[in-house]
Amino acid sequence: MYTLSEENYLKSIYRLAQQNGFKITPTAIAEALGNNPASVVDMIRKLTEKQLIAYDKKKGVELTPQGLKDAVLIVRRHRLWEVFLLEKLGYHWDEIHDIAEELEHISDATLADRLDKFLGFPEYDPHGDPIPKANGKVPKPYSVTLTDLKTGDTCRVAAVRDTSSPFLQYLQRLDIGIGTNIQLLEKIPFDNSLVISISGRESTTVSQKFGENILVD
Amino acid sequence: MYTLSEENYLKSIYRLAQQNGFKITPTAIAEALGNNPASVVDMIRKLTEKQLIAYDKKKGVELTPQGLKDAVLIVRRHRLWEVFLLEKLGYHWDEIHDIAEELEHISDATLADRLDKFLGFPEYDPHGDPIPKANGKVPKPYSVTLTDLKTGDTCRVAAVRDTSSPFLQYLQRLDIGIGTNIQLLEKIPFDNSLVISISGRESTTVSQKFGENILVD
DNA sequence: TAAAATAATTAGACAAGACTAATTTTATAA
DNA sequence: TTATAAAATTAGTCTTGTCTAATTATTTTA
Repeated sequence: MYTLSEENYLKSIYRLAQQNGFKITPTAIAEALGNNPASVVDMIRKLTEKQLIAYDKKKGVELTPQGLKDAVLIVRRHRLWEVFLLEKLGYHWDEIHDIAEELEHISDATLADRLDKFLGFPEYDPHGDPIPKANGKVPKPYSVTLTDLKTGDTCRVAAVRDTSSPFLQYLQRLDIGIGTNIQLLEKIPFDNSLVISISGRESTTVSQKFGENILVD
Repeated sequence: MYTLSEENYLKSIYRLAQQNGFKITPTAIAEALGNNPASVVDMIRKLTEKQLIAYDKKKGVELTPQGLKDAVLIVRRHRLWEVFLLEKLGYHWDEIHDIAEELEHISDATLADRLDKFLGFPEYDPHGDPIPKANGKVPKPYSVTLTDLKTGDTCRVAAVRDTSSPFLQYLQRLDIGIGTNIQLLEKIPFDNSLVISISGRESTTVSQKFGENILVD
């Protein structure tokens, strides 16, 4: 299909497009990938030539229909492999992201669909992200975060935005997982810290950054 | 761990060492990998510096203890993934080699062992090749080929040496798989073609090259 | 709106891993 | 044992994808 780098750029652009509705700039992509903006400019040129993205200084980077299709497939593979690693191989949810990052690039035509079937057509990956369907349809991801709640609101953790090990380990320590109930007790005006109650237990304070990475139902 | 190329060289060298007891030359490696001998010389230098191989013009290329360990792990992963693809995802045996060729490079510390456990610690892969154990021990591979038999001998197909799609599809056409019984009826002196009976059925003639790729019990 | 800061881009370099062409070694055969 | 063929090696090139440093655009902000 494409090179490893090309695939990673497509996926990054897709993720950025999903997360915020904002303009996707070379700098934003560079940050997401941990690359230098100069390198990103090169790759933007390459992917534009291949008609996978369109770049307009005003609008920023956008995926073309083909680019979107390819990006969705990569994300589909990533999330299916995550389910496999957790459910079949017994990994913990803070260990699977990086491995899936490698597995997602295996490019056999029928592999994703076979894996999907083998896993029983899961709807969500272990982090609560929706798994794109074989036909390319992507179930709407959750979009409300803990920081969007009003004081007193109660919610269920539906997904996590950050899937990195440090964040997931922190969640584990707080005994928060997909499905955990959380009540927002208070917002601290000074730094937007959140005072919450996890599963009805005594209150805990978490940062704004933390809250933005918890998607709720 | 290592780069994709380095891993492929290690694996190739290991396979060559297993197959024939002969000297492993740059040219032989080049042929195995479909590369130019000049490129191989470069990589021999690199792997020698990394102490993964030793190269002596007289003895040819040899794996060092570390190189052997690494190569065996790659082969282990390859063969485990082949079992997974066939048994769990329902691929046919002529489709799995190339996919496993990609999967074998996924480098998580516990992945191979978890996969091994998940698959029930298989002894052989779908082509009859022995799967190296977690401790690095490699069961002795089959070494007698169809061409080694004497006229009249009967045997059981234990493994195939070539695992490429064209060869396996040919086998499928002849209705030969692991476990199939074959009797050698005649050797044609002119070109060493073999006249055989498959599962007791009417005779078929196959080439010497074919016979060399069938390992028997 | 002019100055300062930030972002985007260009130019040039580099490492990995491949190649071709030319050369040197080694092996084979007359 | 010399001539020929084959193998190994060197030198130099290319592509991919990265980088740094310098330059040009574009935003902010005073």
